[in-house]
Amino acid sequence: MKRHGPPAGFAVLPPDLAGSFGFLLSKAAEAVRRNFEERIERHRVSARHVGVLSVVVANPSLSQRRIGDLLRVDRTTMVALIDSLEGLGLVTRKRVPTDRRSFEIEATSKGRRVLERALVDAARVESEALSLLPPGERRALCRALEKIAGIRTHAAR
Amino acid sequence: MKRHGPPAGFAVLPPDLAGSFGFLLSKAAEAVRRNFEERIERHRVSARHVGVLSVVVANPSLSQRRIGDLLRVDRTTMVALIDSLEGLGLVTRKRVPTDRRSFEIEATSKGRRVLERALVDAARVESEALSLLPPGERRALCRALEKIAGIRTHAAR
DNA sequence: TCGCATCGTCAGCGTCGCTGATCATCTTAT
DNA sequence: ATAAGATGATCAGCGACGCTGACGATGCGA
Repeated sequence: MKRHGPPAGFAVLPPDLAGSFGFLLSKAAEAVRRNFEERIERHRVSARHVGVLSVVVANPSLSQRRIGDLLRVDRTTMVALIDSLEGLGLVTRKRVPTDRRSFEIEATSKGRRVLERALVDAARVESEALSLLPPGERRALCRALEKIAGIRTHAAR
Repeated sequence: MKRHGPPAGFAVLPPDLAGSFGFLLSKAAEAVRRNFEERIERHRVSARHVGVLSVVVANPSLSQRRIGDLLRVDRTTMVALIDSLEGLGLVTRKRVPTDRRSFEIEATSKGRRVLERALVDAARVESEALSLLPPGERRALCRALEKIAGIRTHAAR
């Protein structure tokens, strides 16, 4: 009855791929994100929303542009993102008198409340994921990921 | 001009986020993928294309469904993906006499050639990224990522 | 004042995950 | 054998996202 190669449970990822750091990184990130989003679903926010809230709460009166820079989210994507956050009543756009082009994005008290709860979920998800690593190596891994995420081997234009 | 590098001004990623394993994972994965895609751009293929090629070469006569299962790509997305690979002359769809519903996806010689070259680029990108990790921890990290991602490898025993 | 950069916005393109439907085909229970 | 159910590929369509290019409004240096 064997028709198309091994059954799904005996997945035959070629070693190139199964051992591919990039592939693993991407699938692991996806898994963690899904896990997180499952837990914060009840707050009606996405992982991205939480990221913005986190930046905004920790650093009030940033413009959309700055937030996007920090999170590496495109400026045009930030528009809709802040729109939805505003629509959810989690942040507000405030006109800046000294620079009437930009807004100051501020978290509402509801926004801060949601963030607080989401961070609890985040901590749980992350500790679950990190528990799969030897305890002594967790810090080193995070440092390495920071560097990797920051590397620009080609001309930063 | 200087659009990257250290955070501009005083605004900084809050510790919640900067230390967030999920955030780091996702940004690191993105960085590695971009890096890889920059290098294989000249082959006119994407990272995804290379993933499919890798699976297909290592395991001929898989159906689209099986390939998608291995790579965690949705079945409906696989259609366009194989379409483009076929359009590039890198794989072929072959009708299966024993099951006329599905195709056997096979790499062409051109497909194998492109994969071979792409794997060289992949190795370079990955070793660059991994070089940021203590050598002794690289294996542990990859195994942990496998677990986090929920990936099964047959070589795991 | 003029020229240029910056901020937010919008339209539009391409990719991707996902739902749901369809058609052809295979399998299984009766 | 046949009907009922699964399965593979495909398509239409939705929403999210990255990104380009254009725009108006505004700030700022020469």
